[in-house]
Amino acid sequence: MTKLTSLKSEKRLLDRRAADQIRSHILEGVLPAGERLLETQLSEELEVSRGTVRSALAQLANEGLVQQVAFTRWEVSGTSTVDAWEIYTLRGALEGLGARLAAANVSETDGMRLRAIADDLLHAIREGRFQDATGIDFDLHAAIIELARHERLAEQHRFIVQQVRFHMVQSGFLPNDYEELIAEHKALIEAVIAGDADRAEKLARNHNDAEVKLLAKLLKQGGSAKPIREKAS
Amino acid sequence: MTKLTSLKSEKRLLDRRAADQIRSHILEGVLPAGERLLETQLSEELEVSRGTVRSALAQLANEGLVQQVAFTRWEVSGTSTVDAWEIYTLRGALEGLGARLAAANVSETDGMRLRAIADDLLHAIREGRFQDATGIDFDLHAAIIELARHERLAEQHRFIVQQVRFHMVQSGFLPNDYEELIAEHKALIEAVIAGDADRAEKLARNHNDAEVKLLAKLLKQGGSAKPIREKAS
DNA sequence: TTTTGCTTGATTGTCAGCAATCAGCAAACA
DNA sequence: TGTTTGCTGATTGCTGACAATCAAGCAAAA
Repeated sequence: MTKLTSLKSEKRLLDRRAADQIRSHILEGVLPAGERLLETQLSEELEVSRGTVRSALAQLANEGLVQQVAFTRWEVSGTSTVDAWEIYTLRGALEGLGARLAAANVSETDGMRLRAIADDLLHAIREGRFQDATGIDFDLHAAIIELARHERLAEQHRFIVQQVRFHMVQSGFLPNDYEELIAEHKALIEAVIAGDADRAEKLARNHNDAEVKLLAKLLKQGGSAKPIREKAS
Repeated sequence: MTKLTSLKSEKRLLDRRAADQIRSHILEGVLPAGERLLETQLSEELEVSRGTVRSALAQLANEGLVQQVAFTRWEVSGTSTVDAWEIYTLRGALEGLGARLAAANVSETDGMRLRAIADDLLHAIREGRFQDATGIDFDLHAAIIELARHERLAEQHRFIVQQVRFHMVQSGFLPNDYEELIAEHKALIEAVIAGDADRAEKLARNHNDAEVKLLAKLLKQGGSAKPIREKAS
């Protein structure tokens, strides 16, 4: 008899699965910013009741992907330049902490794992598979965070990375210097492996600085805080 | 005519208000860790339907105050030493970022406001009103975060501070050296007012270090990860 | 022409009831 | 006597229907 696996993962609550579906539609850009979401329509498409859809939307609102105008409407959130600046600065702080803790915990096998992922990333870029590269990039950062053995940090990180993806989809934001990206990753994981907490933290934080500075500059000159859609106050 | 204020704040949705009530009961220690929460009982006490209670509990679960065992029960979460370590390390990272940004934004009047709050704190401690002092302490940190003009950071900070309160209620955790507390605050706000971002960040992060070190030590020797209540995996 | 008040259709907020699931206990069995 | 199996009461998950609210359009008044 083959080993049995828990059914619990299958038996995810209906509202969670509804949220999963809507979330992936949003993150794939099928539902653009500002798109109105009707509870009845979603409930018909997903073949669940409105209450269940409602619960799903509430979750997505917590994740910042959707916003609610009470008694009136749900809509897909828009990410402005200000939002992007917030997302990247927060990411820097979280990954800084993560890298610091990871450097304190790292083992031999962990180090090999990190190098392997970095290698994957290198190949993806060299072969021009930039879509894959983006995913592997996120994986690498997630792997470092995992080493921190910090559940809350990991959760916040998943959350903020999701917002990064969200922003990238909406704005078409992409890295513009892949060689530098590779070099930065290399330096970061070597610092982690070497157990140099201070350096690892610093590198992790600097890793977002290019984007942050660009965004800060845009904010100063442009001033158009919410180009995509006005946020309800 | 006096300035009119939006009625929207009054017209909070029922589930939010239900969450508010349950939340304050938890944060005041009326509902201790591990306490079972029955949907029907809560719905009777709050005089709302079970669905509304359910929505409220889902919110509190997102905030980490409550946890759900699917198909079985809701219960008040317990905070272990590991949890406390996570909370304080995260707080350090967030307040570090906040202090750094605040130092870059601070104005004359902001500085006066900070000094006024610090003064309140000093008086509360000198007069032995330690309950008040704790509240003012939180206010001071929140005021610094507010200067960062960073909506997401502010939200995460509210969230983590709430967890700090939660842990303090459950464990009876209290500052043990109020003089040092005052000195640290003084140094921090002066660094912010001086616009010294590096120093402000460093001081904000060090501010939690005493607790973090104590907790790390407890973890190493004790090893009892979850003294209050086992977390569902 | 602009403002005000009303009506209406659509949408969200809330409720009460049915279905699915679980923990605990008692009977049956070895 | 210890273990398994089936039942039962209790509790959560989900649904459909009703109530509250809103925006939009139109007509009457200013």
